[in-house]
Amino acid sequence: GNTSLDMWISTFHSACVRILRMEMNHLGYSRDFVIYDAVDQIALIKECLKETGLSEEKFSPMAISNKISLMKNDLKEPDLSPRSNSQAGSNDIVYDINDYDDAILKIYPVYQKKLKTNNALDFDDLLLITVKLFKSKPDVLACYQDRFQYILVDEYQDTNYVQHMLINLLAGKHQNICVVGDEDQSIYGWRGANIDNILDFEKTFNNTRVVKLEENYRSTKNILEASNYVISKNRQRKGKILFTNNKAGEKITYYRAYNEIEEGDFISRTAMDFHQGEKVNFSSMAVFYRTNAQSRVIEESLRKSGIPYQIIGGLKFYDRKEIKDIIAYCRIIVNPDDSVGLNRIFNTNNHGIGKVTVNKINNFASEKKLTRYDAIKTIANSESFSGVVKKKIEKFCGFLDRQKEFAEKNTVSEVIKYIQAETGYVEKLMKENSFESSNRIENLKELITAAKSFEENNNSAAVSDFLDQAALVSSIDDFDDKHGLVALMTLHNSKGLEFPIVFITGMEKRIFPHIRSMDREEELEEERRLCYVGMTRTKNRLFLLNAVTRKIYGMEQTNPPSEFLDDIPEDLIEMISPSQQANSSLAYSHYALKNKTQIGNSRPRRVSQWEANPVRNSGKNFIKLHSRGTSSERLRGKFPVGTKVLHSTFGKGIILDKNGSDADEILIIFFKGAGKKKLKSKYANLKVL
DNA sequence: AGAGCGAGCGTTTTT
DNA sequence: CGCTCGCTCT
Repeated sequence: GNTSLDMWISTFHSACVRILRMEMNHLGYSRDFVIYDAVDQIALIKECLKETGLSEEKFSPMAISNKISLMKNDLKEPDLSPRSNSQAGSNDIVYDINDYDDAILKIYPVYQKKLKTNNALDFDDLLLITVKLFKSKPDVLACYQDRFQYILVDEYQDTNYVQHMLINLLAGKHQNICVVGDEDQSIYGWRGANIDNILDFEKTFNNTRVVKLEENYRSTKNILEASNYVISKNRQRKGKILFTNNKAGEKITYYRAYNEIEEGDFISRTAMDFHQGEKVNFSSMAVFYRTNAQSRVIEESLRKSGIPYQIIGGLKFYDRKEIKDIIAYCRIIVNPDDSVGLNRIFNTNNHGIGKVTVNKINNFASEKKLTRYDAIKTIANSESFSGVVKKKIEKFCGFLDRQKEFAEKNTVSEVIKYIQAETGYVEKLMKENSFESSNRIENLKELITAAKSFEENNNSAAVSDFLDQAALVSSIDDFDDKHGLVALMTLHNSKGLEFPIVFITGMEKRIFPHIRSMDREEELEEERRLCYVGMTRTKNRLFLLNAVTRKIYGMEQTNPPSEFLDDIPEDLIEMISPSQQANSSLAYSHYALKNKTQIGNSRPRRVSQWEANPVRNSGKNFIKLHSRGTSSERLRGKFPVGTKVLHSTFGKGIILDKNGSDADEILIIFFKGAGKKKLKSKYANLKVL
């Protein structure tokens, strides 16, 4: 037969979903489970906190979620046994309400129980439960061991304990296993990846053979040598030195900008030079940054210069509000017990079911120990509820039933179309008639397109299959190197890719290495590996950038250059700085600032909330309003479609009609109620929507 | 039920 | 800085 078609090529997570969809019934679970993403997990943990009486203020749901995740990655299941330090003579577990570990012990079992009630698995469960399945059902395991007689794992240095276990189990019988990895590229320690998996591989399996791949075919000698110097500072490594037969190439360029805006402008300028001068395609260039928050300024600069770009990662398509709202309906079709999804539907407020009613439903559900779905079903058929509420819920139930019925006879894309029409979601957005809402409508159309192409490419039209891929889609899956776009991404996302020209931004202490990794040696080493990964993505030209000052969360920071720069020998790197270009001043030289110790923050003067600043800009008369809490959310729906968005240096700018105003054009950043009044009195004939 | 407003905080990185 | 949550007023 044709063996290549039977091969599975996928991430750990997708493979596990595929297995669980087939075998889940062996574990007393339903096969119709839904997958909870990070947002759903947080929502569920908030419920758990409420239920266990722990306060959200003391225990951040995010931190709880991370800790539970790490435990699951270590195959640690919720422990219900009393703690050893509990009071003698008492059977109650004594919890210290200030202690995170105690909080986890309390919440983890509740969380896990809720997942089960909701018939939902979180990302970590996908792996954990597959391992549990294999451990408890030897016959099922045997079946898969024979199914996969040869196993290859890439990026093995990034596997965690569960994944390691999974591989051990699967390869246990035939022992045909090949793993590829590089301990110097281990960058996922924070999510439980364990370098020992690869370092101990020879001990784990018998008759292993190690093949060292030490020749690099990608980078120039200079770049490779500089990278070797950086990584050689790490103590936790076996130590290897890559070589290349490529030419020496250009030196690495180090540019120290005045601030983050100027840093972005240097990228635009240089990218444009390459494009126009050497006819380099934009898709040959990539910009890496440590944190997603850094991308905005770079985007703005590229947009200003008319350079096309794409962001890899960041806010994913399926994480957008409008998409998640529609997906929630799909989830309920597949699995009505998904209370997080149901709550989401209630919160979109399309059914006249608001907070009060939701509370009633939730109380009723927990009282009678029913799932949310069963609760509303019961209420719809019960006499003990008042007319209005009951009618609303009846209507809502009928609505869900109709969808379910429709889904039985139609494809996913049809189902999604149906949901969009039936909920009136799109119509509601059309009524808003704003820039934001038309954007959302576009996204909803795109969702239908995505579903259609899923049907074509995957030979499946099942709603649940579409949901799986939506939950597990990787951020680099949409990477496209064909359309001449500069690629922007975090350093983490850059792994496994390569580009002729690379810009690494924010090479400053507290940014990269990140402030939260600076005082722990182990974490600092991971940052250095991240730097190594970024540098070695480069084929020909590497640009390392940083800024003397940078605005983070509205606060001006002054950071010294990253220590990783110090690790690069001077003859491999060439520094230029704006001042040097302009007048050869060394004021901003890396070497002059290297030992500067002052790295304090300075809070910017808070501009009065109502202060209107008329400014001159390109000869036109603008009015700029500064405000706290700027939010596109609040602008949404206030401005008619067609209103031109002039520029976005400050977020979303909207130009209003010129009529009735002294100003040629008006740029409104944001205003609040009182500010609006003041503004109106100050500029009497200003047209404010 | 729903809009409006103020308070508060951050994701460091992702399947 | 910009986003989100929750409280309050209509």
